[in-house]
Amino acid sequence: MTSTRVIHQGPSPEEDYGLDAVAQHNAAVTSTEQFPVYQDDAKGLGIYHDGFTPYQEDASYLHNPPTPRSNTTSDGVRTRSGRSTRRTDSPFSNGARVSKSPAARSKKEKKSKMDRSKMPKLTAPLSVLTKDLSVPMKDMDAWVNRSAETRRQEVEKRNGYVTRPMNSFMLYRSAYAERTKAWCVQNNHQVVSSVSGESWPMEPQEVRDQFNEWAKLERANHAAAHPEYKFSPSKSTNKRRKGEASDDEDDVVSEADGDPDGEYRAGSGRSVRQRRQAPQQHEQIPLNNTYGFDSHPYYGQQVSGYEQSHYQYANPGRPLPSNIAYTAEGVPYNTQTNSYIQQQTYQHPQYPYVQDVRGARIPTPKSINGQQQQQQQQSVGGYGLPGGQQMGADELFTSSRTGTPMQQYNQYGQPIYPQYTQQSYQQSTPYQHPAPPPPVSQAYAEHQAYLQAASQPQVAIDPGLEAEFNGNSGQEENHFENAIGDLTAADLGGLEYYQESTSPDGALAPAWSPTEMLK
DNA sequence: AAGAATGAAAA
DNA sequence: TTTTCATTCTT
Repeated sequence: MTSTRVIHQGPSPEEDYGLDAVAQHNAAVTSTEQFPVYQDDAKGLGIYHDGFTPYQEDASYLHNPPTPRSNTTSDGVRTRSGRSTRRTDSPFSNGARVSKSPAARSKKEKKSKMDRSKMPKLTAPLSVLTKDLSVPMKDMDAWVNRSAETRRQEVEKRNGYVTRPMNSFMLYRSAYAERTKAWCVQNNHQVVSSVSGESWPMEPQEVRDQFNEWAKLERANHAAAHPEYKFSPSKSTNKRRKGEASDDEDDVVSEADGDPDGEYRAGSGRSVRQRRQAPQQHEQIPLNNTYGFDSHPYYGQQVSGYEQSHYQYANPGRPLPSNIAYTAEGVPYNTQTNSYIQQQTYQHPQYPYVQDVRGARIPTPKSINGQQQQQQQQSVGGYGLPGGQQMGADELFTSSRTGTPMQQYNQYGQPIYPQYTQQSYQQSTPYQHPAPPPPVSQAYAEHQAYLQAASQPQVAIDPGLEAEFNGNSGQEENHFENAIGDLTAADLGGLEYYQESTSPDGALAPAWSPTEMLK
């Protein structure tokens, strides 16, 4: 059970990466095969599949021309855009996402008109790729805990229309939107969507669980704020959007079109849908997130104020490798001082958008470079541990899912909590020199190629960035090398050398103070 | 105004 | 099973 290789035997490659133009693009640009995909202990360094990994198919699809027609098979899940997604079921996932609607593709092959050559091929989820960007992440705790009052204000702003609560993915996308834009050089939000969509299934189950919890919170708080709300989509393909709630004459449809349920949404496509609810003033405090791990350690221990580590995202629930641990009750304490970190009751700040960076663009590459360049590789959590295959926690896997449990444990069941405790992080060898550096040049070249390709058609990039672009000292180099840095760190053999709280960037991205961002 | 994404909920 | 709609903002 030492080497967890492939297992994957289900979906033939053709259905995996159906019409992935990115693949072809990348194939044309450079051989992706040599790309240091960190997976499956490829280097014999004890790095096993950790949940981020792009998957075996990633390497194989190049050789196998797509046959877009074919449908999903045993375990192939493909997105609406035709991309394939991995099965992210971790045995730990309470998600209980039993069977994803099997007959996905039926009629309309939704052909995406997007030119995906402008899209980077993700080799890791955004939580990894962007972890070192100084672009702040949206404070989702604060967001989903917006007070009912705030929510009603939003409704008023929308002219009385109550929008749906965001689902987990929407939350995810919004959480990473700015970072995604920084990472990709594109500023197009469609790219953000695409990239997010590609990243989402790559995210470790813990991360997605986190966003699911947030989505649940969002729904609950939404319901609390708008008790009478009920989702009632319009039947007609009436694209009416945004602000307007009622009073639209030009509205089509309704009973005139022989609409069966005329009264369902009488007059306007969406006006009647939501009756305005009485402004009940019994302001209910939003549900506090008492979900196990979703509270953010950095509320308790402030790091730089807003820059949250990837680890906390990718590994919610696990003790921080550095010096933060949690009691059974979830109370964070410092393992080095043996003192409790200030209890994080985190009553939502008065204002929701703690880190909502709206107009923010990419921070000056200079500052990014200056700071991040120095940083040692702070390994990202989640990599498998050396010899970490003996998951003796079979009891934990009782959540029988149809399928082949054993294999899945091996390949995806990496986050073994027992193993992630103490032993691995703290007391493992402080710092051994990394093994020979990964083939950065190739990776770098590939990404450079991507960047070039991206900039070919039109340079819709911040002017200030373009200089860096040509001068190669931009952040694109940076974030990419950071991605490689993950690898390097992983190459240490599972050494989780994390300096979260000791990050030297006390003045990290000074221009990015949340307050300023809100302007 | 279209569109890029996933998921919840309704038809 | 299929459709709508949450978000966002460039094109």
